[in-house]
Amino acid sequence: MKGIPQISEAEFEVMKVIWDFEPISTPEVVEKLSNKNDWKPNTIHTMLARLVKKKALQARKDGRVFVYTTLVEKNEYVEHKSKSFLQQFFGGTLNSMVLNFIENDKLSKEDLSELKEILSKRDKKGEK
Amino acid sequence: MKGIPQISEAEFEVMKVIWDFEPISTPEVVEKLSNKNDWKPNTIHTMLARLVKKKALQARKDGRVFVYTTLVEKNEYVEHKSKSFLQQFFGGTLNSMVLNFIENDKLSKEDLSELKEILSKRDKKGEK
DNA sequence: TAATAAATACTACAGTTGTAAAAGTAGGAG
DNA sequence: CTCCTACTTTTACAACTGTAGTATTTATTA
Repeated sequence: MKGIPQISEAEFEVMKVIWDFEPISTPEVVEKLSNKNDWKPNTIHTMLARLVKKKALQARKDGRVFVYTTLVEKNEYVEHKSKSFLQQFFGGTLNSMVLNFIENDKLSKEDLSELKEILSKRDKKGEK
Repeated sequence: MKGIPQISEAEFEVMKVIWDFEPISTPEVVEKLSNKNDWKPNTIHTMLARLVKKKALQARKDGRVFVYTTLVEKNEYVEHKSKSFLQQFFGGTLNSMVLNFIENDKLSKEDLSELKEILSKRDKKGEK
């Protein structure tokens, strides 16, 4: 029973700021988000409430304000979504995706050399 | 006005078989899908109808049966989804995703060498 | 203490999705 | 010509989403 909650796209935007700034209060979240996306404060409240209900966030009352912390690790969540994305669209492997991008010329020469560098850098790390 | 219709996850399963076998009739679609996923025929009908309404599919009556063809190219759709996935989770670039996988040790030694091979093979193709 | 401002809580509402049951129709078997 | 069967069409319905408005509570200020 893994238990990674399902987080919608808009909710994920909210999660991102909380991952970056937790612990963070409602007004702060609202401030950071109403600029970026142009959501009404109420919209943001709704999403915070839903994320708490889903147990993606924890809310603790601090004085008159709620303060949120995450209950799901960003890395874990990104990994989870990556896996299902690759499953759905590329038979499950990152390599197929890379291959597809290359075959469709979606990578510039610079991207390619950067990629090679990434790979060779990886090599240098001692292999267990 | 790009106009790639929004296709849900379940609908995408349907699309996949149609991409693979188009033109294909309702009963054939039902047959191929009720095995794999275990959906009731009606469920599949609903999704076909929705895909037609969304203009992801075209239906033509052939005798007593509908025959479907796609109105969206698989490649185009996959590309579209890949782009928004990368945007949402990796700042928009495939390289970040690859880097993330490497850093989190999500790639086996075999994956890595395969990846290098993919990249070097790409090199051989004449660059314009 | 009473009015105000700020924050929280409750309610709304339409569109999408997963999942199908029920009803209608037309062609083929008798 | 009639009934059955295979298809198609219509209808359902709850959960999740995006997007808030309205109402209530509480701390602050005059």
